[in-house]
Amino acid sequence: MLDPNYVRENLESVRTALAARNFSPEALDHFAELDAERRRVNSEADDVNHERNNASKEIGALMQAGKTEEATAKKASVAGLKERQAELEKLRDEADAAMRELLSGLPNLPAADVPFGADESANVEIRRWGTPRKFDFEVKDHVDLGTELSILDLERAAKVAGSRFAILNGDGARLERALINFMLDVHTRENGYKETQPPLIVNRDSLFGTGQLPKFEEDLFTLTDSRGFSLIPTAEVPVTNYHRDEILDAASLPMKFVAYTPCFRSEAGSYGRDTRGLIRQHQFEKVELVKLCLPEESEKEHEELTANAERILQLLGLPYRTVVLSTGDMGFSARKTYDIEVWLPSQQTYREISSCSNCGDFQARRMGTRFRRSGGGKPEYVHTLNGSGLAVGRTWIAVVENYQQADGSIAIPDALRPYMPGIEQISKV
RNA sequence: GGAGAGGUAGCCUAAUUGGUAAGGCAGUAGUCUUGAAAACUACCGCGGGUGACCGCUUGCAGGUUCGAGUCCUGUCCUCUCCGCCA
Repeated sequence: MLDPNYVRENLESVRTALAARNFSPEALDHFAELDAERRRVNSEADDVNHERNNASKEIGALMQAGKTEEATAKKASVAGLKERQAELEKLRDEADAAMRELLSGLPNLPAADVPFGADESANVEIRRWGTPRKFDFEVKDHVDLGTELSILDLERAAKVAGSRFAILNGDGARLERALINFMLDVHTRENGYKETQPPLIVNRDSLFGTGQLPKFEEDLFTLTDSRGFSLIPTAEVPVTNYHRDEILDAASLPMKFVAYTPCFRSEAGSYGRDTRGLIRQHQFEKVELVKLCLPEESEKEHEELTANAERILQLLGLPYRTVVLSTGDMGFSARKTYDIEVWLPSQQTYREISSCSNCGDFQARRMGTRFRRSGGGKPEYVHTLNGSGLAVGRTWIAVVENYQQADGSIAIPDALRPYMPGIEQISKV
């Protein structure tokens, strides 16, 4: 959520920023009048409240003094206040709701150093690590490799659940589990994150807080239960909302959480994209990194979080590149995002395996997550960051494809050996 | 699922037949001190205002009332017991 005071004072630059994000700047056409109306109605309602409070206090004093007749007269004189107050409160609620509706639909503003552009073609590569391996045989993709090794069964997954689901078997399931444990261990032991295991179902307030609602309802799996529950599309939702509606001590920042969870996405609107294999599923495993930090430290923390995610690929020996997303390619809540893309030999290209975003105070304002500096003063909004560390299913793909051997078996990367004792490669059984 | 008890600011605890949230701890600043502690003074839920001040706040949402922590209805959460269950 954008700061209404900021929007009021920077209306034109906000308009420009929205256009850069492919959002219609016309959403702001009614901001000024709506804002003025809201403040006018609010102060008027305050005035009537004041009047009413004073009258009630006087009546109370008269009653205690035993002057019941004067109290009764006073009561009669304030009889009309109640209706006026009800009217004004109704107006105020409507004005507040209208402003909230307007603001809650606006995306975050891009940071100043985000490249301007309409879509992913304007993303800028900022670094590259590792060298794609040269194969002296014809490479297969993870679907062929996995199916032939009987570690991946997409056909039966389609029967049991539907399309965009997968079943991992044997050493394939083992590899997935090894990756999860490996990632959690690196982030908790080396990178200083606190492991947390959140609910996989969240309420609507949490989804509003991180920005999935109100605009992206169709991306979610929502339960028919009357409580408005949804399956989490990412652990970012339950973990970032952990301190919703709280005022934190500045000394407790930064907070660094790592969570492994399954994620559920309806992928409505992505028909025809990435339909083959494990790339885009309705259910996938992810290890997520989340930070809450001081505003002045979020850029530094963002760089560090991205490096923490990259570290996993380095340890696994998987070539990757890191790009900064353009204004047109960023997600709703982000002010700056780095995508980490891993090399996939079958596609001869780099594919997204992690997205690391600095959300500034955008989510914190929606969630009401604030902190107080030592020495007192007004509470301020924290900055929130999140990033995949990493998407486990896509890491599985990258390992299988990059470590494939001429006979169709998969070598296990050194870093994973402790997690798959006794298994040096996955071969046909 | 059934029965009961509860929810007051970061924590703990009050509030006459309804009369407008008292106090303690922790915390921050200051006085004193070589320094610290202790003691003392001030601040110490949220928002707005340069300010005197104003509005909001007893889990949440309604209702009754001039006035609700208190009375009524609904709802969420926690705890205890029973049932069920991994």
